[in-house]
Amino acid sequence: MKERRRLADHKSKVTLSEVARLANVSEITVSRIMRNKGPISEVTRQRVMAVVNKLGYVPNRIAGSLASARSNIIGVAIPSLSNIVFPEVLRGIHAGLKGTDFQPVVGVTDYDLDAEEALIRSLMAWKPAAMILAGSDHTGSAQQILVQSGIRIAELMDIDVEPIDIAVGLSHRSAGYDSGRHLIERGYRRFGYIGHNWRDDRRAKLRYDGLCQALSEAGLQVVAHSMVEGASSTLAGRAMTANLLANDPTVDVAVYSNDDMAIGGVFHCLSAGIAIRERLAIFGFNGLELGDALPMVLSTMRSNRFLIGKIAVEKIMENLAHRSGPCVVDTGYEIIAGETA
Amino acid sequence: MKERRRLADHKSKVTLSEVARLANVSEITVSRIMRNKGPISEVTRQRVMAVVNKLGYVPNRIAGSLASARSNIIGVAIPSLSNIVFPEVLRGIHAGLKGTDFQPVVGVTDYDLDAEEALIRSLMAWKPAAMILAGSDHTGSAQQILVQSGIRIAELMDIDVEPIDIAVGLSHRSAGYDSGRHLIERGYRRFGYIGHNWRDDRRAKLRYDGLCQALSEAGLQVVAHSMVEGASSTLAGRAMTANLLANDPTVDVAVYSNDDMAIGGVFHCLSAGIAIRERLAIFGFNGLELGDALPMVLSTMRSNRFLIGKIAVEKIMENLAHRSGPCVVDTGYEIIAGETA
DNA sequence: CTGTTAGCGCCTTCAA
DNA sequence: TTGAAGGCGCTAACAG
Repeated sequence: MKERRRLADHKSKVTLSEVARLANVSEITVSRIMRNKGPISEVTRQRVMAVVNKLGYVPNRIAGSLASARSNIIGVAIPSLSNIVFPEVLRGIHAGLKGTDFQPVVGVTDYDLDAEEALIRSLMAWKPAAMILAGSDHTGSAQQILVQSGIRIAELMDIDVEPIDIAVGLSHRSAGYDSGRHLIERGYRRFGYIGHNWRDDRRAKLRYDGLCQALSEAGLQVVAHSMVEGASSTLAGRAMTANLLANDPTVDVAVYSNDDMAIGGVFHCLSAGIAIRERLAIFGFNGLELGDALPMVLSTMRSNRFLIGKIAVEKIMENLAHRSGPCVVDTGYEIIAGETA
Repeated sequence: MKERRRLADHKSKVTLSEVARLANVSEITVSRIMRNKGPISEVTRQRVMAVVNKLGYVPNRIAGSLASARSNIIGVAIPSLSNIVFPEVLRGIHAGLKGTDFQPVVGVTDYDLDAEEALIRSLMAWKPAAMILAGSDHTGSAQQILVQSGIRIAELMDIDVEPIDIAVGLSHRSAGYDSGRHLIERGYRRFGYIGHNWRDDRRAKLRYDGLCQALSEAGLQVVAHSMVEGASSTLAGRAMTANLLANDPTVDVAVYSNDDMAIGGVFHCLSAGIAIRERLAIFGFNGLELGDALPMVLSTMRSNRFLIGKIAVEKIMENLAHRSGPCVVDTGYEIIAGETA
């Protein structure tokens, strides 16, 4: 049987004990050297490393994790890779993890809570050192698994609800509110709203609610809406802008669910010869780099996506072992005055 | 000691043997049920599943992988998350993996081959079932590790060189060549080139080479260049377009290293009042959705990033166990005539 | 500074 | 259809 085994994996597997044997030391010594842990004499280290290099030994983390009951995996569950904000959050996560030897394992939920639950189960099976999730909406079971796991949990983007452990993000409600205040101050009165699917993008809805509250406090309201069914996109923003103006030509400012949509609005105006700001002001959300490169700098609100990912990791690393009671980090937002509103 | 141990992990760990004990079966029976493998009577299954659910048992994949000497991990190494093409490739990978229980573990190399080597080592330590890499440039050691691992290796984006195992992508050289042919046919003669860092983005260089060859065959050449130091961006494209026209006002068409840059060119022309196509034609590469939403549809070349990721996974899954000799999949490209050239 | 002893939680193989 | 025995490759907890 042994023979059969050996035949199957033609690559002679080099293991710790193999290295130990050839270096005339015990396994644990090699183990310590590979992990830079414990006191090791320089001579032994060099002798062992020589063997390691000769054999091309790569420690098996699976075995290591099993033995030490901890893995260097960070589970990450995001709703989508299509929406540019999530790759940016991922960038932040990778940036925060740089230099550590933690590996993010990323899964995508497609904005589906049941899919998220399945993903969380699947990630948990790797006994991750921590989990990073987008949003704070989870199924009951998912919530329970997360709470009971005892590991650090960071819920990103949103700080409008109490987190399981760590929340990093901004208050979308108050971002929406402040957008409204800003635009009212600039003299706009006839508000249009151009949005996309609220069921998936709950944060867009929160911003809308905040906007409405600001308007309402000023005795105003959103007088026209144009919503697309699916995800946000520049093309959708373009079409919906045409739609909005057709439905209500009196609108003097359009607030968009995000920059993708708003940039579509800019493009519509540019190609239809509509004077941006004079005839229709445009206001987005996110502060994408692209907005800055447009013929007219987009008026929008900066949400710090990269920072959100990075800080989440930093918070987790502050104390990987224990939760320290709910902790909320507000990464804030910032109005970019721009030239379109 | 046992006592201390138990105190440390306050969460009573539910393991296979725990479930087995409570269900009055052996561990292996539970194991078989969890993996849907081997013949199990329906009665036993239900009894066991009841316990599994009551305890919230989640199999430990680390232990499972160690015992079975295989993991369901797919290692992925990409150069960057900033360049939109890689998240799109990732989307394809996730799409291809959907429904399987493989988990991608993604690392970022920042276009650094040594960083890639380190990443490959680190991913290999998880004994992945396969590896997906961007590009076919690797350090010698990395190349060796990959070859010797014996697992399926997919090298994406580029099919201009012989792969280790599987290559999925397009010939950037011939894409560049065909761009040149296309633009010559449309009557352009004074070519400008606007690009970014070739050291990092070797594929952009290949396209440039192809372009030059097409021009050369027609007795033409690139008469002016504007290159930025860093990564591609719309802002850089904008600046470089102004630069190019200042340096050589006779240029009648600008070929860009990619769509990000080209869109910057469109924006420059729009805000400087330069007639696109009449005065300066603009041609990009990638076929980003955004190009389609511009006031004038961007003339460019579609590279099928999503497809590249998806097909790579499909190829890998065709036969996870064995390499079948170098295999190249050409996902092709397609000229989008557009309105800017 | 180095080694010994015992597992980690699961799966493979063989036997019933 | 089920089970028993043994081990995957590594590391924790001690002891020298």
